[in-house]
Amino acid sequence: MKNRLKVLRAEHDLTQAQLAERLNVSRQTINAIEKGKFDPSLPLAFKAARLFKLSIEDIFQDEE
Amino acid sequence: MKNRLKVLRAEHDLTQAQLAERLNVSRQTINAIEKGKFDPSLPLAFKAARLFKLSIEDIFQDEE
DNA sequence: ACTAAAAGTAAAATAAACTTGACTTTAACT
DNA sequence: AGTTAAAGTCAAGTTTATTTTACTTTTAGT
Repeated sequence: MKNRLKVLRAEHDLTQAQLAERLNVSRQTINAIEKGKFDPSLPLAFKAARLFKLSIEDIFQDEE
Repeated sequence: MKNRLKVLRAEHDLTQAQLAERLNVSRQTINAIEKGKFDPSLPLAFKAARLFKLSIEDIFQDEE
C-alpha cells in the first residue's frame, strides 16, 4: 500500500507530529505509515481523507 | 463505520461464504464486518471496492 | 561547528483485525 | 415436521495496527 501523506503534508506545511495530532494518532504511527511499515486502519484512512478533503483512493493506493 | 456489504452481496447474489472466498478472508470476518463488530482493514476495504467496482467510500461510510 | 526541530528507528506493551473450529438460529424447501 | 444452506455467534489463538518511551540521524538555521 503506497500513500501520498508525505507530499500532502508538504503541501499543507505539516510536520509528522502535527499531522499525527490532527488525526489523533502518535507521531510514530504517521512515520510508520509513510515509511510503509504498515497500513493505516480504515477509520484512520477516512480521517486523513476528511482532513485533506480527498478520497481515500486519492491518498492511499493499493499495489496489487 | 457502516457498510453496504449485505446489499452488495444481495445484488451480486453472493453468500457470506462466497464473498469471503473472493476476498480471501474467513466467513466469520465478513459476518463480523456486516454486523458492525469491527471495521475491515484498509487492504480488505480495497479488495471489496475492487471486487464490486466501487469506491471505498461507496461501500463503507464513516459515522463521525 | 552548534543548536534545535524534524524525521527515523526500535523494543515492549496493548488493541484491533482476522482465523479456526464449533455450535445455534433462521429461512426456505419438500 | 424434517432437512439443509445460510447466517449468526463465541472462545481461543495469531497477526497487524497503534502507543509509549527512548534513542539516533537528518535537516536547516545561525
